[in-house]
Amino acid sequence: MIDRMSRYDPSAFPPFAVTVDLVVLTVREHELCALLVRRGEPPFQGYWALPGGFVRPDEGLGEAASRELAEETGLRAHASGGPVMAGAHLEQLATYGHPQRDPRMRVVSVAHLALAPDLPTPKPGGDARGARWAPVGELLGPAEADREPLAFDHALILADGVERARSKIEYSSLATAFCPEEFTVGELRRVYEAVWGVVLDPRNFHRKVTGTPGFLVPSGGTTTRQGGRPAQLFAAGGATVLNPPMLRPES
Amino acid sequence: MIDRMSRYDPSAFPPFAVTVDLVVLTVREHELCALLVRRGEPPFQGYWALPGGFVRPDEGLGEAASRELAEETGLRAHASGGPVMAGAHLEQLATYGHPQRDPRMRVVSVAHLALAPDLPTPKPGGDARGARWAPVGELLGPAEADREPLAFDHALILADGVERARSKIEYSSLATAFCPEEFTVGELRRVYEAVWGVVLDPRNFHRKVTGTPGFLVPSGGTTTRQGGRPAQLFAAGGATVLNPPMLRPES
DNA sequence: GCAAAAGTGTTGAATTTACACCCATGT
DNA sequence: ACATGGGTGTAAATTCAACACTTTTGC
Repeated sequence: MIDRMSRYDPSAFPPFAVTVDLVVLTVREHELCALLVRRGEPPFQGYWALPGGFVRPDEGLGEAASRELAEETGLRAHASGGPVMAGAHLEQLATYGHPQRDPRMRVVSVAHLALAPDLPTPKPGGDARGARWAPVGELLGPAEADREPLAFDHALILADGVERARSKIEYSSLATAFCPEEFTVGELRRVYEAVWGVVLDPRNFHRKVTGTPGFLVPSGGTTTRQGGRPAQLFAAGGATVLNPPMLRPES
Repeated sequence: MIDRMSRYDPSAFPPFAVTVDLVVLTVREHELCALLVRRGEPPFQGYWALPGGFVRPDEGLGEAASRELAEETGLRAHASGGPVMAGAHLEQLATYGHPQRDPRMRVVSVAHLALAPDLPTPKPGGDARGARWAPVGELLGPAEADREPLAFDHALILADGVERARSKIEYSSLATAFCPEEFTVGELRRVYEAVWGVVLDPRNFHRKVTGTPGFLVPSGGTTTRQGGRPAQLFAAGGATVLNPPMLRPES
């Protein structure tokens, strides 16, 4: 039992290292993908890992995550709540602090979830480290013994991030964070289909998203980049919460 | 920019203190209430604060939260996912790490949310420190200038916890965590009414919860403790996710 | 013309809502 | 008897799901 004086006396307790790890998701070629970096040093040397790093003494947790995201992808993060435009959505995911999660010392990692539009560069990141977009189906789908292991507890963090993204696009406008600044209803539908791994009815989807006030705002132009009849271009509207929500089929 | 060698070298970065803080919610006399403890030493001496304490070197974050909860309330916590019976639901809420949130040093707090049934003791806790159940309406409702301030950033953490509870009972069976082991449909309805601050139609509510498979299981007995016709007693069923969700009125 | 994707209309089913009504107890 | 809360029935309104059908482009 801790006595009363020591309850809030920081010097009385051993220090922890605090890091941020990032689950950066995007949709590429109809697949939900996560950003991985290759570890160059032990432990887990040569393993793929989530991008991340130490929180600096003078920065907040969100700031650290935003900085790491910019270092890895060049994206500027938008705090949750505001309209999601070019750049990425960034929110705190959960914190992982199992005593043995890092073999060297006690490390508590505050994981963040970032949703990014499809980036043109196949190998993102400003430095020369190995980095890749890996389809989450390959990382999480097969039995644990059959898939390439990730460093630390990053497979667990990734699974939590993917689950959060899958459920959050149901009742929020977050799916637009996967799209470029201007996009068509069909492109948005393909985002839902990739994240959920389902096929949606294009007609009902169109009615649903255009009929939800504040979800999409027409930006005036049209495009035929998907083929077929020209499609109206939209930008993300100010709405953040969808009521009624999008319905995920075959629940 | 951090060079590659230092990215995962814990000794290269200054230490943080890591704590857990608890948002413990219950429903008392038709009101949603939070557990507060009075601080006995600076900083914020004499202020009310959320219960919490340091994470020990050899325990996980959830373990630390569970231990603190037991110390403060005597409740045994049930990990999320499993059936919620006697005892409390406990889940991680979010992590707060603003550089100046504690004036003494860098403290990162992993906040947890606990939902507890109404406890018989008005002053919970095993030790003699001041503790009280405070209606959240009094803590968060009035303008910030008019309400009693909480220590540190605990008003923010509390608000986040309350918001999480309010939204989570929509699509999960978590409201049963506020109820004793056996309860009536009317008692469960009063939980929803207190947490959301609304009035629900008793007839439709009854049909909804009894019609959702796995939400409630009849435990055989009846009670007249609420007056009127004897009501059937139920226990929480195994279901954790509600489909379709409970609908919060006047959204 | 034909394929492909965008978008509109329509219809039956399922769900929600509002409220009338009955039930079983305590006083 | 009557108040109180428990519980069922029902009908209108709304929402959802499935799919026929038209529109507008590229080739």
